[in-house]
Amino acid sequence: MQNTSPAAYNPHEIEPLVQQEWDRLRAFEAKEDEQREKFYCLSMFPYPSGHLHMGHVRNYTIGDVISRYQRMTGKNVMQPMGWDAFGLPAENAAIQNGVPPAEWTYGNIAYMRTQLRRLGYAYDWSRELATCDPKYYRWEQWFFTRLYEKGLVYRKKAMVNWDPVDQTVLANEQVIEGHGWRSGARIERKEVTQWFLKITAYAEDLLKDLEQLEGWPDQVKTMQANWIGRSQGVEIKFDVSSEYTLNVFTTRPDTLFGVTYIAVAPEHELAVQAAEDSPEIAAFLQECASTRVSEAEISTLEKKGMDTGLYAVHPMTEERIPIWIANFVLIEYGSGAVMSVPAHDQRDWEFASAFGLPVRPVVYPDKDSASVDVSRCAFLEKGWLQNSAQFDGLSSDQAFDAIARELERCDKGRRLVNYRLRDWGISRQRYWGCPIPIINCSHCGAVPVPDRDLPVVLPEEVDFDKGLSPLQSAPGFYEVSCPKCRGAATRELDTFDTFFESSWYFARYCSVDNDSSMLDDRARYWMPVDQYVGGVEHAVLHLLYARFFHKLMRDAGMSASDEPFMNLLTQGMVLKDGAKMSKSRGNTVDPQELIDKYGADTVRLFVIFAAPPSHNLEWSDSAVEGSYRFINKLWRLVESHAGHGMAHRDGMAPEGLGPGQTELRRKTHETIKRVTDSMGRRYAFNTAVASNMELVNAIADFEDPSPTGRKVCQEALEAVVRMLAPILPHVCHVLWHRLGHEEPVYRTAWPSLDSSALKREVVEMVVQVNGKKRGTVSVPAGMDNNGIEQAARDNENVLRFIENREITKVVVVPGRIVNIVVN
RNA sequence: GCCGGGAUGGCGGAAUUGGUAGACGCGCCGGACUCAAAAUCCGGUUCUGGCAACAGAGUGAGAGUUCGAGUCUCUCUCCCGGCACCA
Repeated sequence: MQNTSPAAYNPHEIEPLVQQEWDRLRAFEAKEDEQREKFYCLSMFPYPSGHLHMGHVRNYTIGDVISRYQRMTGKNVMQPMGWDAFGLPAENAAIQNGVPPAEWTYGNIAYMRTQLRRLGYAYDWSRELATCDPKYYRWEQWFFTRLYEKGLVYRKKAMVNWDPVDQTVLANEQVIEGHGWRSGARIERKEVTQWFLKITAYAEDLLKDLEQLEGWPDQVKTMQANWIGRSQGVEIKFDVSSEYTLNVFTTRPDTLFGVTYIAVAPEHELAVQAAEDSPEIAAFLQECASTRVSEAEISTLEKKGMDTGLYAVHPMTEERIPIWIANFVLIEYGSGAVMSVPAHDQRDWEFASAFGLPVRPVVYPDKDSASVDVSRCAFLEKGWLQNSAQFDGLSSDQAFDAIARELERCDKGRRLVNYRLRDWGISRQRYWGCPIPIINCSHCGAVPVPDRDLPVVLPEEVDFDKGLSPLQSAPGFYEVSCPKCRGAATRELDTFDTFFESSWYFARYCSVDNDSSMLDDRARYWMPVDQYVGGVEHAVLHLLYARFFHKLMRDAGMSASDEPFMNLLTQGMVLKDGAKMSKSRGNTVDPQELIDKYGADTVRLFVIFAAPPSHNLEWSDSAVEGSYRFINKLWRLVESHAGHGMAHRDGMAPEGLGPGQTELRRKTHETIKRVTDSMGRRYAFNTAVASNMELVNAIADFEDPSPTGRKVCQEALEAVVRMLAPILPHVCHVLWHRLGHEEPVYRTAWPSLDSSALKREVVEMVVQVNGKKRGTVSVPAGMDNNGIEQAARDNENVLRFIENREITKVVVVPGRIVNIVVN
């Protein structure tokens, strides 16, 4: 792997030295400077699970390449790093190994920090933060109490997965085929009172501002828009009894006369009420309650239902409509009840077919259609109404308005904009999280912890042996007096969803050392983030919560911008054997072994070169060897050039160059042009590497010891070393000095393009006959279309295909192609 | 089930605005150097036929638009991500 000559590339020798040099120079500490254009580059911070995995390495290398590139273009760059330190795995480790979560977490952070440093990322470590640090979470507790005052926080009951044996709430991930992962007990859905943030109050804002995000991938914006799911419709009242009315939302009020039943969720109060008198219904509800609280689970269930025996009154026809319980209706969405129109909705149609409920068509494809076929599936399109009393003959769109107006007139409904988005449940029945700063008092109710008592510090010395959450057996923590009445009260024992911490960390990096406020003017300088880099799996949840939280901070006067992340790069996953690398699959590759073997630069080059950032990356051992080989080749090239003394490129006269010199110089500047575009605009870092490899190959083939030749070679090498410096910062740091420069390469300017070097006198063009390539012709640059066409027709091989044929058309695209169309 | 994405040689990928499909790298084959190996260097490498020039086929499947389609449109298959308590 290594040879022993003194000039050989040895990453283990140079990398620590270069890193010491950066530390000595405080190279990457960012200072606010109003005179300079700032660039805030952020990678999604890791959960400190123990070791870096290849996904981290890929994510952070991409972020670092962007940071270092932007620095070379002259921007004032800030790139911080921290730890998303609260979460479930720490509790699992505590249960399994008896190590307190805090100790486990801080130990992991210490190790992973050394791994990140070893990879040479240009982080400003003075801004490092960990979300489990009270200095961090005190501010989210403080902010939560502000939101509480503003009325953006409320409490309601919501479903959780309940393990009846372990007596704990389980995350969706901890439910394996309907059973608790530890106890194996059949899980139950259970209602628990929890805290919610009114993200729905910002639904319109979150949707509308997607338009501002020109630097986000369309796919992510589409997913967010669909997740928010704005729909216009009508909320309709179906009376069940004199004192009870069901409100159902529909986007198709034109199908109102086709309603043949109402479906409610198994948790709906009407279902629960019906179960009281019917053991069969009670058994059905129990069955429904043994599935996970996840939409994926519920929507893939076999459609099941049961008649409640209750009826609702149709608001127009006053017909009695049966009320059914359906296992696919979500209690969390809307009112947990839907009006069912089997003739015009496929899911309703399937349910009606399974349970023998009537199918009543009311929308027909044409104004005078005699019939519409709903015997095999529902008719989903809009059309013209029949069987709809006074609305017969109207189009679906006309009927939407007419029926909505009539419902509003007789107070049986109202037009409504509905969102699929649900309020954000932030309570977790967990220990290792940020305590929710609320005190529950029997007199005063829920009372926010006053500012003077913040932070509410999570006790870190705890006992995990007793099964319950350690907080429940820590009276010293939860026995408090009420801030209002001074009476005995208890602390809220739930902690925040960990998405809470990750929804504002990007802002806190700017003001990380401020002990007197959450954010300050420095956040106004750095925010918004110019480039955010992270896994595509966060396209909806994390990125939506962060956008929401940022708007909350904006509305609290802490931020000037509407959106937190100007540009977003969603990176693909690292796969092996076609599957995501994970412990459970046993297909992980430990990046540490690679770093130990090849050094940081090789690992960085591999993850950058193997695939474009947004694609999944298929792991390959041999490709790593290739990266190492390339660095060696570059090293040898610079060594052998510099070994013959310095050759400065300054003052070179492009006029006096020979053909080979002109060619290399053109290649150099073509590469600068392409790589600059790949790095700065396209984020196609893999092809930036490929272009540099081509130039390196051209330099290696260029053997010209003349003084002019050495100048051309020096220019080419300087360009390559600077263009690769963001990807290979250690080796390029050394090679840049070797090429005779004092200033460290990370501080030098990105190479600039000399357009005059790109000029060509002759261009090669492809000649097609009927769209098939039949030859190439070389023509002088700037030749007119007639000249090009003539040259194409004269081509020997082309002649074979156009002789004795009638030419019907000739397409000439100068500089590219000639297509001769013959009969 | 719903939402989003993907599919190109033996492999990872390239083709930027509809204009030479396979850049660059890996692997493999052959050669040079070497006692030998490693490293390095040179040549070849989509498939089929041909000594070659060249010809035919070819970007998951099927249709369509176009002088020209990997790229645009429609239908389908398979794979991946997300689905609100994994982070």
